[in-house]
Amino acid sequence: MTATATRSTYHHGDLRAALVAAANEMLEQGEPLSLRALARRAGVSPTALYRHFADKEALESALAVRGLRDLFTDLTAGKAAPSTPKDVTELGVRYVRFALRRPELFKLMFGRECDDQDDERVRAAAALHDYLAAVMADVFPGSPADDLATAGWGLAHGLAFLHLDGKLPKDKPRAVDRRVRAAYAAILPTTN
Amino acid sequence: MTATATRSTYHHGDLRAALVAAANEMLEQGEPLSLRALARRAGVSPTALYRHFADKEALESALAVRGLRDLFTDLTAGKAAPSTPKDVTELGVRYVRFALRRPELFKLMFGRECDDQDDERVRAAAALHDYLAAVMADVFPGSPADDLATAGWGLAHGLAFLHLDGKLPKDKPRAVDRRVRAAYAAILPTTN
DNA sequence: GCGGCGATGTTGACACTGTCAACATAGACT
DNA sequence: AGTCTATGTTGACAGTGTCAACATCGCCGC
Repeated sequence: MTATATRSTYHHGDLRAALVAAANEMLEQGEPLSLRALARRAGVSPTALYRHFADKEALESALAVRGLRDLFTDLTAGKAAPSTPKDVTELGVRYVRFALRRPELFKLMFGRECDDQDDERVRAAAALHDYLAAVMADVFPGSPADDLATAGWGLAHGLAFLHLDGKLPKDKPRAVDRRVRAAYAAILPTTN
Repeated sequence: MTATATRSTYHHGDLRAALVAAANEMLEQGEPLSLRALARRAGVSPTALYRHFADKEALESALAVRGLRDLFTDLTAGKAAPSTPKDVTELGVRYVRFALRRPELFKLMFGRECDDQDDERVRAAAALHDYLAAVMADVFPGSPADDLATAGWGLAHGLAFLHLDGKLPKDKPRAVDRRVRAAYAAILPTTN
C-alpha cells in the first residue's frame, strides 16, 4: 500500500517512521520535499511533523543520516575487503552509482552545511573516511593512507557531483562507469 | 556607496546589471537570495526583475556563468602555464580556495541541475575541462590527458564540496591548503 | 515639435511555503 | 476512575516566486 494510508485512530502509531518513509518516497520520485506535501502524503495535518522533528532541517538531517548509512553498507557489502587498486576503483564506481541512483538523497546528505561538531552526519562522514583510510593502508602500504583516503574520497565525490549537475555528460550509466574507472586509472599510483 | 541607491527617474538605466551586482553582494554576505530582498536592495519593486530575467533560475544562471568565468580567470591568471605536477596541484589549491572564499556562489555554479544542452553554463564548464586537458597533456605527456583532466577536476571539485559541507574539517585556510596538496601528492602519477 | 508605441517599472493578487500558539484527543499511570 | 502527557489539529502569520493589469518613460517616424 502507498504511504497515503488514511488512518482511523486519532494517533498514528509511528508517525515518525511514516514521515521518514514518505519523505524518502518523495525524494525518490523527484518531488520537491515540502512539509505540507509530505503531511498530505502521510495523511496527517501539516504541523503534526513538529511533534517529531524540531524543524524541516531536522527531518532532512534524519534522512541524510539514513542515506549515509545506506551508502556505507552499499560500499562495504558484498565483495570482500578491497585489496587491489582495481578494488579501490570499484569503490569509486559504486559511490558515483549511488549518487546517480538517488540524486536528491545524495544532495541532502552532502550539499548541506552541517558543520556542527557533534552532528550525527559528521560522525557518519568520519566513519566513511576512516574506512577508506583503512582500505588504502591495506592496498597501498607505505603510502600515507590518510592522504590517499581523502584523495580517493574527494575524487569519487567530485565525479559524483559533476555528473549530478550535468557538468560531465550524464549519458548511459555504462559510460559514466567507464569515465569513473578511467579517472581512477589515470591517477592511482603504481597501477594502470 | 551601497547598492541601495534610491533613484529619481522612473526607469533605472541598467537595472539588469544592478540586480546582478546586488545579488552578488547578497551571496557574498551569506544572505539567502530572495527576489524580494534583492528588489529591496536595488530599490525597485519586487517584480521589476521579470523584465530582465525569465524567473529566479535565470537570474541564478546569470550569476553562475559570471562565477564560472571568474573561476576560470582565477585559475589561469597570474602564473605562467602550468608545466609541472606541482603546478597542477596548485591549480587544485586555487580551485578549493575559490570555493571556500565564495561558497554561496560556488554552490550556485554547481549544485544545480543545468543539464540543458545549450546552457551557457555547460559551455563554461566544458571550457574548464578543455583547459585542464590541455594542461594535463603538457604536464604528463604520454598519459590520457582527458582522463587525467576529469580526474584532476573531479578531485578538486570533491575536495571543495567536502570542505564546504563540513565533511572534512574546515579549519584554518592553511590547513585546508595542506590537505589539498597532500591529496594531490598522494595520487598524481610520477611525482611526490 | 508631436503622437504613439514598445520597453521598462509598479500594483495587487494568488497559491504556496515553514512555523508558531492555542486547542483537542487519546493512551498510560496512579 | 481520574489525571497527565504525548501526540495530532486548527487557524494564523510572515515570507516566497510569479502572474495579469496598469503606469510611466524614451525613442521613433511624421
